[in-house]
Amino acid sequence: MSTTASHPSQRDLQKARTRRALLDAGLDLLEHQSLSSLGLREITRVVGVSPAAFYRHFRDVSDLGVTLVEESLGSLHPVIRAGLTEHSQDRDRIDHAVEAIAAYVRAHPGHVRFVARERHGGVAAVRTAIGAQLDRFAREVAQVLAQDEVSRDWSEDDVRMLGETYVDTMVMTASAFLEAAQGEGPDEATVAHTARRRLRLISVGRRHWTSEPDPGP
Amino acid sequence: MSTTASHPSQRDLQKARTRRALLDAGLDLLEHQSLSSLGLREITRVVGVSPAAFYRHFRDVSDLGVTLVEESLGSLHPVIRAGLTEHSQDRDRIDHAVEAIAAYVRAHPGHVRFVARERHGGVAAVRTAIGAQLDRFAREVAQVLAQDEVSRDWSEDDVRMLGETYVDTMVMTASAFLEAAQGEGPDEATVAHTARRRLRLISVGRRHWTSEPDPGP
DNA sequence: TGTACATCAGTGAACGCGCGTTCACTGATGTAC
DNA sequence: TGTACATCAGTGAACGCGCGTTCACTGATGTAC
Repeated sequence: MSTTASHPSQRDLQKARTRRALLDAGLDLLEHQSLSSLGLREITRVVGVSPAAFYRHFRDVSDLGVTLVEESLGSLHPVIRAGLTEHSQDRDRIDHAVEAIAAYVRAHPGHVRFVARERHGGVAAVRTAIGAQLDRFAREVAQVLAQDEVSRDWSEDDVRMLGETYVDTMVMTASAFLEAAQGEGPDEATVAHTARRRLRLISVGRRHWTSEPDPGP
Repeated sequence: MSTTASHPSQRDLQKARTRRALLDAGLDLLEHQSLSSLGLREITRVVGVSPAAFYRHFRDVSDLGVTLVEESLGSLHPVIRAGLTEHSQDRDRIDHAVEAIAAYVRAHPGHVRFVARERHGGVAAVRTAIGAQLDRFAREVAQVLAQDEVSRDWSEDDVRMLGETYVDTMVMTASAFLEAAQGEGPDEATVAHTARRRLRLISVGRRHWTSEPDPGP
């Protein structure tokens, strides 16, 4: 039996366990450094396997990085869609979104740090993977928002811009929550307060939007 | 004669030239990697001096990084203040700001990439230095905006939030211009168009702002 | 202007160290009959 | 159920290499008289 089958053998289970350990160790080690300086031997040392074992699971460290991107952001799509469609009032949506972000950061601080750090980081493959995921988020958010009454006669371009603005705000909010958690900036309550007001600013802008004044790209 | 005096000697000039070369080489090498993986020997190799010479100028690579932060952002304060006070119409301000950002990215792409990359990067001293500079920007912007009629009865907190929102938007815009310049995302005209609409969204929100609905931090 | 001495940016060799990658291997697990 | 063979995750040793840091040094530049 091979490659993550439906009835995994002992061997498959053990392999998956080691792979998991490599990913976890990598994420832990990334707390204080960037992916482009993370060493393969550092990772295997933490896990307790030989350096050569690494190659049974990943081609190199950047390959492990791309896997971490999928893991960090891949599972978030349904959460976001659900969160947005569940409420229709701006106020409820904002409160829910900010609380959902705070909860996600509490549950997966390593993943959040990883994404914030490597979004503009030095490893091209990882940067690209993160960019692609965030683009998907932006389009999904835009699609939901386009159905609201408020944006009945918005141009496609403007809706896309709005989706990107929300996604960027969410990423920055997540990053601010993370800093709060490690005592680096304002505390969690302040971050939440600021995030709510930021989102409200955007939704007020949205309600009073008129599409004329810019002469196009 | 010592330390950057008013009548620099030959020696002072030569030392300054080498220092400059180290900074430039560092910035160049950071195009494809993060500061936490940038090697001292890489830098001296590019400049053409011995590795030991590095220590005549910086304690270590992270020290050079902190210098690059000051260099990248330190000189920007007067530019921002001037840009904001020069125009009073939202439309003019936005057009001017977006053009100023585009020009800055064209003139100093390396510095922009450095700041975007290391803002959440793996070197704490550099992250902190960037955070401090961006905070200063946010406060300066807030101070100017507080004087507008529109924000006559805004709370101090809300004005601060607004300043931060503008600064974050500017940084993201700069980063998007950079990606455009290296053919990685939408082209420059599209980035400019989106940035203007984003800024307009915020200023529309601002004009229609009312300060009740959030129960505080 | 000339001379004797001080300064100090940059040298070059040496150090111990950990890196990524390769390779033939081992031995537990899985498969076929 | 028992046996013979295949698979393959993980080993451990070896490789060549570049790293950061130290040190006593050199020789051009600067200073004092």
